[in-house]
Amino acid sequence: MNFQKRTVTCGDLNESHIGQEVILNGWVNVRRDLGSLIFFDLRDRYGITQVVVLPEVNPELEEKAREVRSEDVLWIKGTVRERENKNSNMPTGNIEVLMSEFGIISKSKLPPFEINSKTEVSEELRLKFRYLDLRRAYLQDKFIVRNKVYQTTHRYFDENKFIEIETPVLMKSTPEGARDFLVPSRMNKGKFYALPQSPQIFKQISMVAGFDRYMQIVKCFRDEDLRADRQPEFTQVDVEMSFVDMEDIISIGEGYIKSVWKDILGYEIGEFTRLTYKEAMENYGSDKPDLRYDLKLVSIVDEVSNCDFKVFTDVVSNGGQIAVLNAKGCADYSRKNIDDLTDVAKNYGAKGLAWMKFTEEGVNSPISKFLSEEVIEAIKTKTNAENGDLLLISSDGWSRCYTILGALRQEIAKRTGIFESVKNDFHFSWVTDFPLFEKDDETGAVYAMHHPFTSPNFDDLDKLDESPEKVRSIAYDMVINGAEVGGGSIRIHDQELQSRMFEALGLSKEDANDKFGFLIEALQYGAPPHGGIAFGLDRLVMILTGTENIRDVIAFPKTTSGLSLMDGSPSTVDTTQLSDLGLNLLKKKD
RNA sequence: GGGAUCGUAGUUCAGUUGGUUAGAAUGCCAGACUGUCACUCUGGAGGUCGCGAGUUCGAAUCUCGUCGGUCCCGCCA
Repeated sequence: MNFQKRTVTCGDLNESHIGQEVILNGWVNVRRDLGSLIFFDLRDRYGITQVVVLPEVNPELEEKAREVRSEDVLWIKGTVRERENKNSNMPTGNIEVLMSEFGIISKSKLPPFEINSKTEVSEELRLKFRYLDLRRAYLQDKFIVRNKVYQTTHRYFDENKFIEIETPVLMKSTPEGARDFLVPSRMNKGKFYALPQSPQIFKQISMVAGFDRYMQIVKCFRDEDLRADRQPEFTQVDVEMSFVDMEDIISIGEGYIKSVWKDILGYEIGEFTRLTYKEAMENYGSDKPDLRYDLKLVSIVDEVSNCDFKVFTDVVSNGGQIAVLNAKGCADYSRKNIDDLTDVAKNYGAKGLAWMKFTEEGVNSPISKFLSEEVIEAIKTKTNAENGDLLLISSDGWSRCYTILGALRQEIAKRTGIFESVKNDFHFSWVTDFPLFEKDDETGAVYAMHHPFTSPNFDDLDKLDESPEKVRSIAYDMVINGAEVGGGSIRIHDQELQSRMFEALGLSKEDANDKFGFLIEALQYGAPPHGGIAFGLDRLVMILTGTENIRDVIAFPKTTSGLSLMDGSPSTVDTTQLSDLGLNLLKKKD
């Protein structure tokens, strides 16, 4: 062994240890060489301790200590003593270790960036040298929180009689939903496994098996384009329960999140807000609204349906929606400000953005010449507008109209300082009554919004065949601060209803059997009523640690283009590996 | 698939209208320094201006392509 093992860590020591001989192991955070007097700060994950080298102790030690550089790994033996000059900015600032003996366990090359510096380093470099970035406290703290979430999760679900069951990572590809990551089979050439987008089918089957309450902290994989809050592999807290209705699952879900917030932040969550999908969209322009601030949207269809402005009346007669966001106190916005807002709207598919300013001088709007005074007054009344306010008006199909205003709502909250004022708040809510189906605008085809095993709302069963788009589902999302952190549904356990569902989706019996035959088969052997929910663990940790970036809470993440800069994956493989698998690469198209 | 933005010493950045030897801070190296804690002081080294073409007498600067980072739309049952 080339080192002496530590007796304490770098965060342990305080005045009560003065006089004791200790051994520390750790990395050199910084060296301050004052000539014959040398200080090191030695770092490990528990903290930082100052070590001092005095020439009167041992001149040879002094000489050797001069070779020490940042990020070298050392063992240090010495005596704890009170500092001559205390540093109140450090937890261990009242003591130091007077070095009597030490060794360099491992020299470090000059790091590509300074570990202990506060200057921001490009993410590209930090990802390439991820192990160095992970040495920094701001990232380590997030993984300490993440670990606490694991522990609370296991404790909470265990206390509530859930059983953790591991489901396969190699499973059957299902063409529904996100793109699968595929894994070729060597023993069965030409055939492929898929990595799970979620263990959905297996957890339902475990209900058929009678496990009654299942949970798992599980990796999921989706081969889709990435975002600040999306990685190709991510972690779910997956949950399924038997003999339950929606309220049972909501209750377990709330209890879980309450435990997490209490254990990690010491925060007592009160009530969860409940709103339907329709309410969420029409009031806030999002199915995952940020309810930390109000800023509601208002429909003005009734006010303008008989006006002379053709743009509005056309939208109304086509069954579209016209709605308004009142940007309080923004009437002083310049041409440029409004152009910026228009760009935000266009990014979400708007053709343009109508606006209306109310000032002491009256109304100012590019569309006021098309509207009578009565209509303008009616709009002003409906939107509670006062002088000094700016109205942003969207007219489009129902969904797009509200989505655009929802984006503007966030933008206005940021620009007016509302967002900043609520950044330390939490707001917890459930969004329920999602539509069962989603229509593809181009093809007109109908898809399951959640997945094809989601139960329709029993009150809407009569609409299933003739007007499926009006059917609500028993599906629910948990939303915290405008982020979807969990979602689930009650599943169909009735074979006849499942057949009607496949029919509505345009899936033949053969297709359905080919895709999900094993689940359909399983559900025929005594399926209990069941349902569940899955929480996005990464997003929970993001909110708990206050970061906007999912890469901050995943130890070894990918870039936005799906590359791992540290290990260089994905990579090409040897042709013998390919031929073992019976694979040939297509030539690239030019 | 589309849009926006960025890429210049190890790092973070500046670099004017295309014009002489591409700068600063920090880090690094050397020397000095016995109470520092962003130590201080003196000196020094350090550049494929992401890469490749093009325009030009002349390109870090303009054009095209390409690679890579970030953010957004589409996509993500």
